[in-house]
Amino acid sequence: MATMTAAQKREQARVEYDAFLRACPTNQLLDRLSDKWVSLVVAALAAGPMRYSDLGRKVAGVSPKMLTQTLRSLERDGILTRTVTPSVPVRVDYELTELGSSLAQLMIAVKTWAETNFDEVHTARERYDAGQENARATS
Amino acid sequence: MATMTAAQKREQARVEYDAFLRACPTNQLLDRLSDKWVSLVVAALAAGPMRYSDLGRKVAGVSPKMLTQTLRSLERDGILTRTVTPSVPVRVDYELTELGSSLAQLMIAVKTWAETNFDEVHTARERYDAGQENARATS
DNA sequence: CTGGATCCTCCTAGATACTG
DNA sequence: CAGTATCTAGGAGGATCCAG
Repeated sequence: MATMTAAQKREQARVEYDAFLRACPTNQLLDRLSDKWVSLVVAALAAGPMRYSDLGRKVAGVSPKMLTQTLRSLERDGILTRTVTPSVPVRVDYELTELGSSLAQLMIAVKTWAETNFDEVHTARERYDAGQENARATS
Repeated sequence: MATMTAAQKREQARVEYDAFLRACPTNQLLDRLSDKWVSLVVAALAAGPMRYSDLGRKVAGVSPKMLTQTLRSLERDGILTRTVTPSVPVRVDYELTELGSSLAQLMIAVKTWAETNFDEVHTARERYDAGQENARATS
């Protein structure tokens, strides 16, 4: 039993930590917001309402599964609305809510930052990589 | 051979798609930016320079491995600088660059959005979950 | 103190196939 | 058209030990 103490302590700490994180609102949303597909979908919908398959094409690379999963979570969070039109081939439209639009502004800002500063980041990377090579050669 | 055609087509499409993504600057940065630890570290450093262990405590929940990994990638991208002071216990300080500071503004904006709109999101979630329950009961 | 290296374990994205 | 169900490989990330 004495040998279990350390492991037990760690396990308990982990559980408590998880509980702490779950209780932290910012962390909950930050996790959701830092999802790759979330930002892409929200950015895509910023241009206007879209159908499921339109999104699938516009987002490019997303599997049906991830697209559905992302859309469901965003709908749940009140970021977008899902409208089913029961025509002959079913038609489903997705549209940002007002809340979603405000979020889209942020996403676009991030996207713009990425586009604006890509050159600088790229240069920094090459400089860093060159430095690493030198360091390896010198050692 | 004819039976391979479909698989080959798919494989080729995948490779081309990968190449496309790699060539897309925005996507490259978006992946990096949507990393959980990146946003937390950048937000933490927005308050000012910090030592390695300070960051470990402030970020809370990050393992040494992930902290180092995150810091290296951010250093490589020119988001922050790493300064080693060769004293008796080594001391390493991390500080945002100008580029990093501009990014931090965005991160803080997102964080602020999350804090501001958490109630609304939370309400939307409960409404959605209640609707799901009803749907299940009715079916 | 600040990591590097290694192993190992989940988790989940994505491919595939099927349905209303 | 708009999903759902199932399976699996790969990688992210934690634990642990070691070094400068």
